[in-house]
Amino acid sequence: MARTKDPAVRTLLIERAGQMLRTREPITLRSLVAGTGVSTMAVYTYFGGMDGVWKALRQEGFTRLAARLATVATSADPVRDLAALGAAYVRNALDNPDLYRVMFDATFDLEDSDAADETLQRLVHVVERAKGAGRFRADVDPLELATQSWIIGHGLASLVATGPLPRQTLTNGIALLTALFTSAGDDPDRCRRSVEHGWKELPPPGLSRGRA
Amino acid sequence: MARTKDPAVRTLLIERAGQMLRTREPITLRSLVAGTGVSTMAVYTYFGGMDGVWKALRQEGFTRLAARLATVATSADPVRDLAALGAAYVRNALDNPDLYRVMFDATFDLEDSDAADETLQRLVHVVERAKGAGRFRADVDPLELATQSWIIGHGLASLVATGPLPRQTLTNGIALLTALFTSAGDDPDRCRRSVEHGWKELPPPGLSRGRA
DNA sequence: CCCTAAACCATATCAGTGCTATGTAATGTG
DNA sequence: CACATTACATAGCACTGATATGGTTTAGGG
Repeated sequence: MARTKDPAVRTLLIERAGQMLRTREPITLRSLVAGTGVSTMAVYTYFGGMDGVWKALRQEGFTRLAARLATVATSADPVRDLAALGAAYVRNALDNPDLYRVMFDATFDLEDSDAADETLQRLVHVVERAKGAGRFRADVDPLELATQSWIIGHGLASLVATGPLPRQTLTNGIALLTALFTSAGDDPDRCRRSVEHGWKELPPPGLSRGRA
Repeated sequence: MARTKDPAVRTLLIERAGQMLRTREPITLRSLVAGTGVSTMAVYTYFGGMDGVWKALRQEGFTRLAARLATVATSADPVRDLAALGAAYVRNALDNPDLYRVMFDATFDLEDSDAADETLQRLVHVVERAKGAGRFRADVDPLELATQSWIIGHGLASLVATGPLPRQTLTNGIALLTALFTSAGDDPDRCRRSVEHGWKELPPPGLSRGRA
């Protein structure tokens, strides 16, 4: 009946937007389409406006986060896996600080909440596995403990990747997660070893990008 | 030598900006001065531009936070006081969610970092007091533990006040802080009681503003 | 095969944004 | 009192996101 939208244009634009975010160029309607050959109107047919671009960018952020979490292999030690997920979460925020910011910037709409819930479920599942392995007490609520892990991960990621804390502060993740998992019933020494093992997923301090 | 600035204009404008933030009106150069009788140029003589307005707004946020933390009385139980500070921190974010957002929104400049450091020092001091009272092990680094408390407080405040988590999630603060302080050497039962006592500073769930 | 209806999209234009240049009025100091 | 210096009002700048309009392209039914 009519022409069909070319989905490649959509991915082209959000990819370009992501790169502009990384290079800290201001993303405006005109600067976004400049050089791509597409017209400003395309932004409206594909995204309904700049708001739609930002929303798509937020979804891209959650997609990238999910992909990063997916790289965390499942091992025989669920507590290690939990720490590894936390490390992967923080690492994703460190690698895409601006994208991470827009993810939690605007007021959450349902779409974003769903994406966030999905990553949370990933944590819940591993907590359940740890419970099954007898590492946590029977009375721990998996959703609750997963949420608490998320709070730690987000606090850390937010204050370091887009906030005032220097990068070496990230090692606090070990102490925080160890304290949390120990309070959930895990043996302190064993817990610390598991968390330290899982936290190795984090990149070395390397060239520090935080402030002194 | 010349006309002198009226400092009242400055406070008038940032107060108005704060209110516009609360009512979620977009803060633009013209809408900010509309109705105040002052001209758009006043924004430039007093703030140097809209960036200056946002910077002043951020400082206002830290000022308000410091004022809130100052209302936390010092008791004989430093662990309680620590939890009370955490609760006050979260409560401030809940009462001024948009202000809290702008505080950590833009890239941190030195001024903001100083303001943030000041609130952190408040925590460090109480941790030292707890160490002196024998509640924490001698080998805990006060700055480290204070930072970890901040990470928890910020994660909680950020995810609840300006994020996807519902308000009742705030009770997780008790478990998180108890886990942390216990791992620092405090007696588990005593710690829980202290934290629960201090956390009472938080307002009751009341009319929930989070999502279900 | 073609021809019509629908969708895509280029152009021009709009109101609104932050900001600045220019001229004027006010004021504290010498 | 005179004047240098500052505050400020006006008008205008380049830019923003958004839309109205109509031309162009494409898909699918006759």
